Order: sequence, then C-alpha cells, then structure tokens
Amino acid sequence: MKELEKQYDAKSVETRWYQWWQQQGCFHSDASRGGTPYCVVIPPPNVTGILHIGHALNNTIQDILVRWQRMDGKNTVWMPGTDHAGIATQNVVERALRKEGKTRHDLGREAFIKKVWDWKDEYGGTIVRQLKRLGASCDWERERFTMDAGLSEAVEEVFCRLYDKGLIYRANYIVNWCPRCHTALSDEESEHQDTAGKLYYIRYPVKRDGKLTATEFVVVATTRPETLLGDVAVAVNPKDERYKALIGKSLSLPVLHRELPVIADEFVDPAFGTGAVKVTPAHDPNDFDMGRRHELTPINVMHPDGVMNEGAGPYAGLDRFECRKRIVTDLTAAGLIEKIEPHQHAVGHCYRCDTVVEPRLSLQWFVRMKPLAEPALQAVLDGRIRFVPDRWNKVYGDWMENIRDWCISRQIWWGHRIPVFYCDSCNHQWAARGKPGQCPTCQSEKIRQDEDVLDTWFSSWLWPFSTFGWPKSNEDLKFYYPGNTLVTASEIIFFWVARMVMAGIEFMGDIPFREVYIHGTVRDDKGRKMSKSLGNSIDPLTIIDQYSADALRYSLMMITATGQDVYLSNEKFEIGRNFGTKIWNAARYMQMQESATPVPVQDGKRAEDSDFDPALLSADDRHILVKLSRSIESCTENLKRFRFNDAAHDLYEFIWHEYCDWYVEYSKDVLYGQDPARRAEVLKVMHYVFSNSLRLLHPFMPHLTEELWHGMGYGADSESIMNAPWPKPLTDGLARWGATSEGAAYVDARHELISIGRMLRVDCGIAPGQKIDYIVKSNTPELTAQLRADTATLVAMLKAGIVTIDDGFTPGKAMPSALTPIGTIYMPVEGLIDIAAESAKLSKQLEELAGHLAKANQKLENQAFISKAKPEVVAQFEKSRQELQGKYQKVKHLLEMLG
RNA sequence: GGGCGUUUAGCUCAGUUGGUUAGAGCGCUUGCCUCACAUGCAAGAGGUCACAGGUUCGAGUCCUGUAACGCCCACCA
Repeated sequence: MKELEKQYDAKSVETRWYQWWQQQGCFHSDASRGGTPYCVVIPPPNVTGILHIGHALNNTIQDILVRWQRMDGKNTVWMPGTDHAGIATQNVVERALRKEGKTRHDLGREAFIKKVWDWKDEYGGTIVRQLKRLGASCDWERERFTMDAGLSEAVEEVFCRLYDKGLIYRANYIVNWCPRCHTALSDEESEHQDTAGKLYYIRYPVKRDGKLTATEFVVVATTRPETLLGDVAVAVNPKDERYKALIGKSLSLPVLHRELPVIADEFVDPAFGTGAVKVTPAHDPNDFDMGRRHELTPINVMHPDGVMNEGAGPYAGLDRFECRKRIVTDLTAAGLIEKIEPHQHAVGHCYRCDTVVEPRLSLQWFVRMKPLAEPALQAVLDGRIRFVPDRWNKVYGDWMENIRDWCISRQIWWGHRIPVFYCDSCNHQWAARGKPGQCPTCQSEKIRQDEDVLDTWFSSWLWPFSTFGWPKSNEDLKFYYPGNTLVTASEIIFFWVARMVMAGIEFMGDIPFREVYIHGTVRDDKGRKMSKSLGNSIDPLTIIDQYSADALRYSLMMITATGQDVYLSNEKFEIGRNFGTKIWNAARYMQMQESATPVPVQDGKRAEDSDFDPALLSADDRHILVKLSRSIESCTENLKRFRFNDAAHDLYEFIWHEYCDWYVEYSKDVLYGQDPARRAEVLKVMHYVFSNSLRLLHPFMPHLTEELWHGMGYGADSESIMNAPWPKPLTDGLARWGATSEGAAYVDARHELISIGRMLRVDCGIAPGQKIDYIVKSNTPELTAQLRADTATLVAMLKAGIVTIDDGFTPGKAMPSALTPIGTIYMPVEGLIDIAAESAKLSKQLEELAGHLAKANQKLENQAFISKAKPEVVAQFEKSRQELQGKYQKVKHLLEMLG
C-alpha cells in the first residue's frame, strides 16, 4: 500500500496499468484453460480508420461486458482486428498517389497493392493504438486482419464452396456503379439521399408510315435526360386508353433520331408523369427488366467514369452532368421540352465517396442469397439469436425476407481477388483455392484469374470463425464458437450482422452469436450525426487527454440509454471525471484514517473480506451493507440486460450518495472518536464496501479501479483487479450480521429526517457551524414511543406538520427523559408548517381514496364480473384493492393523529 | 410509398409488469474554502408528462387517433 497522491494523475496511471496488463497477459485467453467460454468479436474497424466517438461507445460497451464476464469467472476472449476496407483504403492510398501526380495505373496492379500494404504497415495500426488508450482489454495476441493469410484462405474456401454449390454466379446486370471509384457497389453500399431534382417532360415525335409528324408527340418524363441517348423504346401501360392506339407504332428519339417502338408493359404506372416511360435498359434497373421482357438490346452510352461514350453521339466525351445540361439546352432549342418540374426523389450515393451512383449495366459476380437467408431468418424467429432492443428483430426479418442477390465483385485492386480462373485454350471457367498452374480440363497453362476483387464484406461476414482459424478445425474454434454477444450499431445490421448469421449457419452449421446488442448512434447536441465534414465530431482522444479514458467511458455509459441515440457535447464528460475524483478522495480519506488504526494485511493483501462482529455493528453499518448488496444485485442484473446507463447510475448513486454522502460522513463520528473496537470495525466495513464497489466499477473505469485496488492493498502486487471475483449479493453475510431491509428502511427514514432538520435549520438561519441537539416532541408518550419505533411514519408526520421538531433542549442540560434525540445536529422551531392547510390536503386525499376504494369494492362484489372474468384478472383486482386499502389506512392514520 | 423511434424541469435525458409526493445530471438561486474532495458540501426554485379521445376505482405508463422532429428501408421513370 502506498500513499495516494492528492491529485489523481489519470494520464500516467492509465498508460502504466495498460502496459502492465499487457505484460501480465491479463487479456489473453487460452482454450486449453477450459471453463465456460465467453467470446466477443470486435466489429473490425477499417484499417484506415481513426477512433471516433462511435468507436469509443461501441468498444466501451464491449470492454464492459468482457471485463465483467472475465471477473465472473468465464474464460473470456475478445477477438480484435481490423478490416482491409477495400474501397476506403484504396481511396486513401490513391489520394496520396495523386499528390505525387500519379494514378494507380501508373504503378500497375502489383506495385500498387504493395504500396497499399506499405501504407497499412506504416499507418494502419492507428486505431488499434487508440483502442488501447481507451482501455480495451482485447486479446491482442490474436489480432487479425481480414487480408491475413489465414483469413484469405477462409475467403477462398467460402467462395469455392458457394461456387461449387451453384450459389455464386456471374451475370450482366444493372448494378450500382460509382463513377468515381470505378466499381460496382452492393445495394447496401448505395445510400439514398433525398434530393431536390427536376422532372423533365420531353417530346418524342411520332412517326407515321415511316415519316415524322412534326405535330404529334409522346411526352415522357425523366429525371435523367442524358440517358435518353440510350433509349431503345417508349413504354406505356396496355390499359392506358390515351396510348392504346400508339402501341406498336414508332417514335423518333430526339437528337439521335433513332427509331423507337412504343411497347406495352404492365410495369408502367399511368398515374405517374405522363404515363409514358422512356426505356433505357443499360442505365436503369426497371428498364433493364423491361428490355429483357421485350427482347430489346441495351445501348450503353456511358464510360465507367461517368463520361458519355461514343454511343452518345455528339455528346461523347462530356461528363454525365455536363451532358445533361447540354441536352436540355439543345432540346429546349428544338422545342422538345414541354416543361420542367421540380421533383423530390431519392438518389443513390456511394457510401465511400458520396458520388452520385449511376445504375450501370455490367458483368458482375453475385451470391444467390435466398437459400442462405432462410435458415438465418429462422434463427432469429425461433429466438436462437436475439436482438436487443428487440425491435431490431423485425428490421432484420424484413431484410431477410426481401433479400436480393449480393453483388460481390468490385473493379478495384485492393482486396481478395476473385478466385475464378479462365482457360484461354478451352474456355473452361472454375473456382480454385490457391494458385492453380493449369486448366483442370485441358491441362493448358494459358489460364488467367478474374480481374475483380471481392466486396470487403465478403471477408468480414466470416469474421466470427475465420479469426479462430477456420477452415482448419482446431481447439479454439471448438471452444469459442459460437460466440456470445455481438455489439454494434444499427448501420451495419445488413452489411455485416445479417451476413455473419448466414455465413455462420452455412459454413459452421451454427449461429455465430446468441445476442446482438444494437447501441445508438452518436450525435452532436443538435441531433446531427457526428461527421468530419460537418466539423461537429468530438474526438475521443481529445477527451481522453482532457479528462481521462475512464471519464470518457463512464460519461458515455451514464448518458447512453439502451439502444437510444446519444447526444453529446464536451461538457458531458465532466460527469465521469468528477465521479473519478470523488472516488479518489474517498480512498484518500480511508487511507488517512488507516494510519491511525491499520487494518491487518495478510499475504500481501488487505483482509477486507473478513467477517464482522454483529455486536460491534451499528444500524448505519448494517444499512450500508444492505445497500451494497442491493447495488451488487442491480448492477449485475443491469449488465445482463444491457442496461449500461442504469448500472452506471446505480453505482453513481450508491458510491457517491450512499457511501460518500452518508456513510463516510457518519464514520467520522467513530473514526475521530475514542472507541478502538468501533474504529476498527467501521474501517473494516469501509474497506469491505469500497473494495466491492471498486470491483463493480472496474468494467466501467478500469484504470482508476486498478490503481486504487493496489493503492488500498486489496490485492497482492501481482494480482489485477481484472481477475478479482465479481461480487455476489451478500445474502448470507447480511443474515449473519443482522442486517435487514427493515433496519435499512429505518436508517433511510432517519436520513430523510435529518434532511428535514437541515431544511428547517436553513429556513431559521442557524449558522452552519452551530451544533445543536434536537428532539421530537409529541403530545402523548404513546405517540412518542410509536414514532420511535416507526421512523417512516415520523417522517411523514413531520412533513405533514403533525409533529414538530422543537429546541426544547438547552445545551448543557439533561435531555427530558421521555424523549430521545433522533439526530444530533440540528435545531428548528414550531410554526413553519401550516397545519390547517396540510390537514385539508390530507382530508381531500382521503376522500378521493375512499371513492376509489368504494368503486374497487363494488367491482369485486359484482358476481357477474367475478364469474365471467379470468381468475388472474380477479386476483389482480384483489391485489389492487389491498394496495388501495393500505394507502387509505395510512392517510386516515395521519389524519387521526392530527386530531 | 412502407417501417421504426422520439416528444417528461431552462438544457440533455431516466422512468422495467398501471398504484404513496414523477427522478437524475447540467444550468440557475442561497449559504458554506467544515480537518477526503470547491472536479466539493448543504439547502432551494423549476414539470397540465406533445395534443385529443378511450379503457380502469386509478394512466407519464395500456389502446385509438392527431401533430412535430428524427432514423431506416424502397427500382414510380
């Protein structure tokens, strides 16, 4: 035990203990140790990422769960790692290249990939280092990266299995295309944003007998006029009387003068726009389907970078948006624009670079999702996997039920290359693990691998088992899989959570985790999402520097209600800092008292768990022990239910307001007093309560609690609080020490009584320093006796003004024998409370209660009701009546006292 | 267009199965540098629980509807 500094130095304490934990191997879990496993896998942050406040929230929650379970005796592993984040990482490196005036094509594929690896090695660890500053107790020896050899092997294995099963196919289809990243995106990667666009009404001249009629038009409405260059038809609803006559006739495509047939298709909604739709199969998913139905050949008019191609005729070489402007100008000049209306619609944006996504026809790889989704849906429906809060079950279910095939190919370089090979000799196509040297069919060596790489989520959906060494069977996998809890934000339920469930069931034959806790999104104090571009993000590292990691963690937990979004501003982190300071000072107080009466130390640690002598315990001692036991119960229960804010609030209330405000204050009478036996006993109680509190608090504030654990000598030097047992409710102890809830209620009531005394004291202007005994005076000795036995009633009566506190005691004189002081500090006077008003209030209350009671009785005497209603309903009513009756009696009692 | 969430004190939010007087933190007012802590202590003010109906002896809590704000999903051009 060493003397605690006056000021808690969070910075040095936090780095010191974190290093020590790592040196001691405290975070490492080993399957061979056996026991009950508890396994959490981190949502792998992007390797390019830096810690933002959302990570801080997400990882604090995981760390709390993991530290709690570890203390509770589980063989606990928290699997850490990072994601190679295909597009995101490639973008970062490309941006760096651009500063040197180069593109990735200047380097070539191989050199570029090497460059990315170099970048990863140099800068990639940032977020990992930052997680360490947060205090995350990840098993760093197991750290994985989605492009590790092992995980890449898992990716190939999975691809081949799905390929051979026929669940992976390659097809020409309209996909979400990012013209800036030059790649296809999955549906999930295209983010819809409401955009104020325009709806252009364009006249398509009708041809009759092969000749243009200059006066007759079909008007179509479109939001993307530039795509008309790729039109191959105009569609109308077959039931639409306006256009019936035109079906089968032709129109002339403005500008390019291509002949377009008018086709009939049920898809067209006659109520929208003009009821006539231009059909552009290469640039719109609906049009693509229509094109197929009517066997129309798509015409692609755009390059991959969003620049118009030769198909666009005179507009070739223009950027798509420039082309839009020009075409509108030209159409206007030609009198072919009927009108332009403002139009609100959702436009897809690339989730990585925010560029407007272009629906584009291209050859891509897809995973057939239906067969995978069905068992994954079932797992949630039958409760094997549970979302918390449970409303996410439905969100997950809806997505699974309406699942669409997953576009997994990306036209970038950074990522897992698609393990499909083509033989140039015999045109054979196959999927293979590793690097095949020749074609399995014709043995030709003229083979080449598919150029595309896989969606980054194609490796992260395997995370719960690939990180444990799958596809190789091993002890880790057997022991830790399936994991227990997944902690994440709602944004990646579809990207990641849902797909992990599918992969787990498909490849491991079992769900990957049992519970999914979805926490809220962190927003600023105006409710906006935190983002770099808005400049409103709070940097957790700044907070750690300014307040400490523990303060950050605790504050986050205090203000994060289960699954609700979190609104943050800098000042909120004072909660955690102040709480830490409070605890620090409570410890210092105990240490100062210790120097006078040391508590025995055995085996290098304090025997803070030794038993108490009931004969030496006062009501206050028992009270704090009862409260401690309740805190242990509620804290554990709240953690089980993912109610981190309740757990944090309860601990705050207990440690600050019960322990510090009342018990520590009370202890001063004893510790500054002269009774050595009581002194020792009270110190023992304090250490007992404090060491339990530190353990309960440890998952929330790991560094501070470790520092105090050692500072107070609760563990031997080599023992971490991380491995101290999680406190259990004190049921047996309380019984042995004679600590009951009645006794605790008595002390609670007395605390309230003392508060009333303080209130009166302030009202009377008694100086703070002036100590005066007070007595409770009532008109009869019987009542006095009763009040002494029932402090709760006394408090009620005091408040109602039925009894008064009197200063009938003169310092230096003996106390009147019939009356015993209940507190020892404060003095006050009669006449502060308006007895008449209080009594009127009580009367009114009683009257209302009588009414309620009468009606409740009436209900219960109604035979028709009794015979018809279910027994449990009747029981409920009976219970209600009894509650009412109790309340009625209480108020009546008070009124009678008042006389 | 569909789904979901939120609406409680000046601010940010708790309030578990309906039941004593609706809570906390911050902010504000008053008094205290009292020998653990001014990052603190004691006390106080401040609420028609968004609105309208309904169920109930009793509703912040359950039901129906309305409004405002927010989020997610969505191939009506």
